[in-house]
Amino acid sequence: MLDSFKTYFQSKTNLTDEQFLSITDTLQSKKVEKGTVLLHQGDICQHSFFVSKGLLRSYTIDENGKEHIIQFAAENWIISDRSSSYFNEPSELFIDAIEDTEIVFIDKKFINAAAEISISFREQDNTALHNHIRQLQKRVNLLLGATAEQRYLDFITIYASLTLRIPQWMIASYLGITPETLSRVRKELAKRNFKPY
Amino acid sequence: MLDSFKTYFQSKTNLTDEQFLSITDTLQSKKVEKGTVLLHQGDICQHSFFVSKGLLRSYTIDENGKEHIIQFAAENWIISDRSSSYFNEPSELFIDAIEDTEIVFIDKKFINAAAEISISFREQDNTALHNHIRQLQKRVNLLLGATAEQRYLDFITIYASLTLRIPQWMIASYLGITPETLSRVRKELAKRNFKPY
DNA sequence: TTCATTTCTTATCCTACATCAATGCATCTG
DNA sequence: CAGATGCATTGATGTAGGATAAGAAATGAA
Repeated sequence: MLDSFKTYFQSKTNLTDEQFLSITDTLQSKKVEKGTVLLHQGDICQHSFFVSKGLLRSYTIDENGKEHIIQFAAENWIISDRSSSYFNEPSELFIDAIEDTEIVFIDKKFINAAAEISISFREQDNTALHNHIRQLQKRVNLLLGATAEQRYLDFITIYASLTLRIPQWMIASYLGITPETLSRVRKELAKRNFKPY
Repeated sequence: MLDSFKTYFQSKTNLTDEQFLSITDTLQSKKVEKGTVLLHQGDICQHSFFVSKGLLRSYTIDENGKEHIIQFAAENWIISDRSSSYFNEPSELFIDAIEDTEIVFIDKKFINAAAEISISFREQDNTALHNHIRQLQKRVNLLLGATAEQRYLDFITIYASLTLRIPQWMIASYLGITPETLSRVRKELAKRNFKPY
């Protein structure tokens, strides 16, 4: 599973094998069971998690005990709480495993070392930040204006490959609606003969 | 008004006067009237706008012709569409002036030049990106879970100094509610003897 | 000033979505 | 395999906030 991270990483940053090897000493990989919590609200986020196999999610829990899913991360995605990590402050987020998953733990030492030896890593990281902003802004925009149905349709086109793996109540949580409403939306779409797959 | 940008910029990046001077050739400042549109949806965003005096906003217009305000920027703030600018793609956003305002137009040449000569600029820019992400994520979270009233209360504490300058219907648009609802929320708060100022 | 335009409020009715509750299925687990 | 647990669906009912309309108040222009 470290291999798949290496492949991923080199595809993004053009580091040589030697360069990559020279900074991997703090990288750890681990298999975790479905349900394992990797980051708790209140903790300071010390790692980014690269998913080599499986599925993770990040979410908040509000004063009423309700979960709000912020993000999903399947194979070849990295998930973390960048704010907490960068500003060294307690995280708002939980991160846990939706499926049994194989993870590479990326710590700050690795990030810093990579940034030091590679321009392309820095560029890549910058691009990732911009992508993240773009994605969040689009989501804000949808939450401001779109109906439950529109948001769901947007979700299944963007995350087509994940829609079957993620339980519906989590999709509902991501969309900001209840599972019951999502069920009704889907029923309505089916009635209108909509075929997602 | 270039001066106020210089002050702002040096407070964030520790460039010397000479360094700053050496890259200012493409900077332009301009006064624009209330209502002036600085960026149109569909355009590629070529500048960031530094506000030395006045107030700008960015917003989208959806299929039904409804505005959704994404951001406000008053004195000593920079506003732009980073995604459009960075990825060189058509912007989703409009940016226009809520008040008569004095603006410094910052183009990519300036940014690139600054990044080239100053580590602290790069760091500062990176911090700004992380702040942006943190702010957007918080907003997503509020939109997913909080009531109109909670969102309004959050707004007036965070943007206390702006609440009196921004028309209520724009605040409503930022919060994702109608002006009528905001009016009712305010009435309710007043009844419960809530004192914002 | 005065007239016009924009913004804010209020009132009535309406709808999208939430809440609550019950049932049917899967799937785990001992 | 029987029971427990979790998830999706469905139905009945409630509600926050939207739509519409109209008047009041503020702002602005002439």
